Amino acid sequence: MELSSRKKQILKVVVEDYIETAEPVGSKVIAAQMEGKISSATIRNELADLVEMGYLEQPHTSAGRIPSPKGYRLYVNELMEKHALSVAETEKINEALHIKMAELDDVISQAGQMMSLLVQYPTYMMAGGKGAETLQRAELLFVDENSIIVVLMVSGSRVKSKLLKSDLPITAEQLPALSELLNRHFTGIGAAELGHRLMDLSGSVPPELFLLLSAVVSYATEILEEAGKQEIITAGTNRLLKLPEYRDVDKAHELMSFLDSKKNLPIPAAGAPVEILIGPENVDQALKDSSVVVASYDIGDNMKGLIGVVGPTRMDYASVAARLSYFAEGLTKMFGKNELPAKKETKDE
Amino acid sequence: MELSSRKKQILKVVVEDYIETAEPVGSKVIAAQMEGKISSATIRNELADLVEMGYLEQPHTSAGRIPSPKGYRLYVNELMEKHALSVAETEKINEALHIKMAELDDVISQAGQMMSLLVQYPTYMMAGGKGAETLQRAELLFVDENSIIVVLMVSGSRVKSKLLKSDLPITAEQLPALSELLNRHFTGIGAAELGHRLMDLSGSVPPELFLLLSAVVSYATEILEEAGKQEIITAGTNRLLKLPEYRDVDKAHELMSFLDSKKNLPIPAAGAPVEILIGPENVDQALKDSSVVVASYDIGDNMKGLIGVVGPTRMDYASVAARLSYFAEGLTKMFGKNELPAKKETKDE
DNA sequence: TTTAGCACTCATTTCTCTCGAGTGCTAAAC
DNA sequence: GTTTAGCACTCGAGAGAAATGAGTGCTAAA
Repeated sequence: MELSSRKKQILKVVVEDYIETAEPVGSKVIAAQMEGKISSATIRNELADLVEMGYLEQPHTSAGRIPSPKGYRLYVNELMEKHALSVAETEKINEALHIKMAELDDVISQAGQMMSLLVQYPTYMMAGGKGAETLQRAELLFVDENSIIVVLMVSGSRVKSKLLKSDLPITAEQLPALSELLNRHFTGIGAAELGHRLMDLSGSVPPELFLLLSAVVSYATEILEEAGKQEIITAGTNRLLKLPEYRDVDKAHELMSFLDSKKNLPIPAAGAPVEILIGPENVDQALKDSSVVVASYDIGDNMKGLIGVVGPTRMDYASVAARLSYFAEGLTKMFGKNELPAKKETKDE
Repeated sequence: MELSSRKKQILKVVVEDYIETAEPVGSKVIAAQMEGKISSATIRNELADLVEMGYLEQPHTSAGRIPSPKGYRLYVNELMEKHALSVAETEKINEALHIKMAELDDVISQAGQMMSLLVQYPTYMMAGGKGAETLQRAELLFVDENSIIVVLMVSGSRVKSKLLKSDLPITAEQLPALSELLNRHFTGIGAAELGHRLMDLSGSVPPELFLLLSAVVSYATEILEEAGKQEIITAGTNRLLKLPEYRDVDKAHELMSFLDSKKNLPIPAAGAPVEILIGPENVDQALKDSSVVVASYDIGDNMKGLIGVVGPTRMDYASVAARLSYFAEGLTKMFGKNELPAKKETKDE
């Protein structure tokens, strides 16, 4: 059964008022905010209907009404006006996105902090491939007889490197052979496969090389496993404490621990640009009284990242969703064209 | 003026009891815990003295006593028994330290989390050079005509790498020259100097190379600046909320924001293995009611790291300090001999 | 110097009371 | 049939007031 347009309007006022004040909304306040003059008594009748239909709730008999998850859902789906970002805000976001990218992880963490600052709620960010990271290429650089630099390029255009030290002396001459070995036998495969390949080669490689080789492969395995593992970064968790619904320390602690545990955080449904999960729509117990707005973005061609905002159910869905989708869009663009800055013009005078 | 040994014993009981319970300690409780039977009345006389001398405080007339910062200080300096770690605990720490080290930052962050788990207080970790990081060596690897991998080795044996993409085509032939240029003119100097060197070369390098060169140098500058910046990682800040002294949400929020801001966190005095800062001994306002135990460790030859624990003034100094110093020691050892694992024996059957 | 005894203090807990925002219902007005 | 005004009613929040009890300070005796 469809709601009358007046009921919808009332629902909208209730949601928006409650978002702002975190206090139950009374009939009088609603009457004042409705266009067209309707008395508070009429509103009360409508409110009673809305409660009956499950869109609103009453904390106790003589309190105002607050939206139920069902009410929020309707609001999000139909009533919410696309929140347009002001020029100033847009610029702020753009600025944040142009932060010099040092490394992927850092950028992502930066972005999370920025977002948290912007919406005043905690955020979480996840970056990672689809679990099928493979080794693309390996290079070895000679440093001195006890150390070499290993450079690995993994799928998704990420590069990792490390200084390996060895007890056994290494000669510069060994490296080309080793490097060739690596690129011939170990590229294009995932972490699980690396170990097997190493075994296969154990007979056919000179022992002094094999030692080095296995060290390098072990490092590669580590890198791939880590890249495959979806790492989650959180930012601004302490903002929760500023919100009235988390003045209850135990509640705040439960949620913060959950965020810190970095497990089971909601991920957006495939395809949807921004997803909104309200209260009980969340799977995890710790989130049952909170809401999550989450968006995904693309990193390169075959990786996806994800950024989410966690807050009370009364969070300002319109504005958070707008910011988030704009932000995610920006991140996608940013990771898409990651090119050499050609800003400095070369002049020969 | 020296305290009588009985006064000291009383002080010790008060401190330890208060650490455990977070409640003011009454004369009766003390009497029960003192060896040799002394009546609570006698204790009260002694307590009055201790208050007068500034070692204890009374929240209000008819409450028990709690230690003042001065009292804690005496406890830490003289009364505290070196807390011996149990075998189980030692093993736990050892285990944590053997976590596979993926990258410096990760290890450090891991260590912080582990420590936080161990002492049940928030921790912060800092790693970084002495601000005088220099570029040691640069290598370039050809990927395809639009991208190259830049590998930089900075002082302290750290390696960083990145994939650079370019609009202009790059040929494999250009790289050796570029690499030679980099290693000849840009090694051994710090971030600030890099820009100047680039300027000096602007005339003498072919323009198409110069474009690439400046991109690489700009990346190098970034890396060095970041390495120089002392980055601070925190862990377990939410544990604060479990402690009675931070049930007051505003207090908790102040401290947590301070930790999140990652500024002005105490650093240990040079030389001392572990430093304990009690309440007002801390410089920053947000820490005036809390205490910090901080230790430093060595990373390689010319870098120092730092790990600190933040908690209420009644924190269990003995145990925290013991764990921390053991941990820091372990970290130093661990970073010291970072060698190739020679575990796998090579057999040719 | 130590101890027992007792009056006193004061934070905490419990309860009672009041206040008022907001409701539900009824009956009249539109 | 819908809207409105009016009024009794509910119930949480907040303010005191009173009871509680842990712990003290002081005095006088051991």
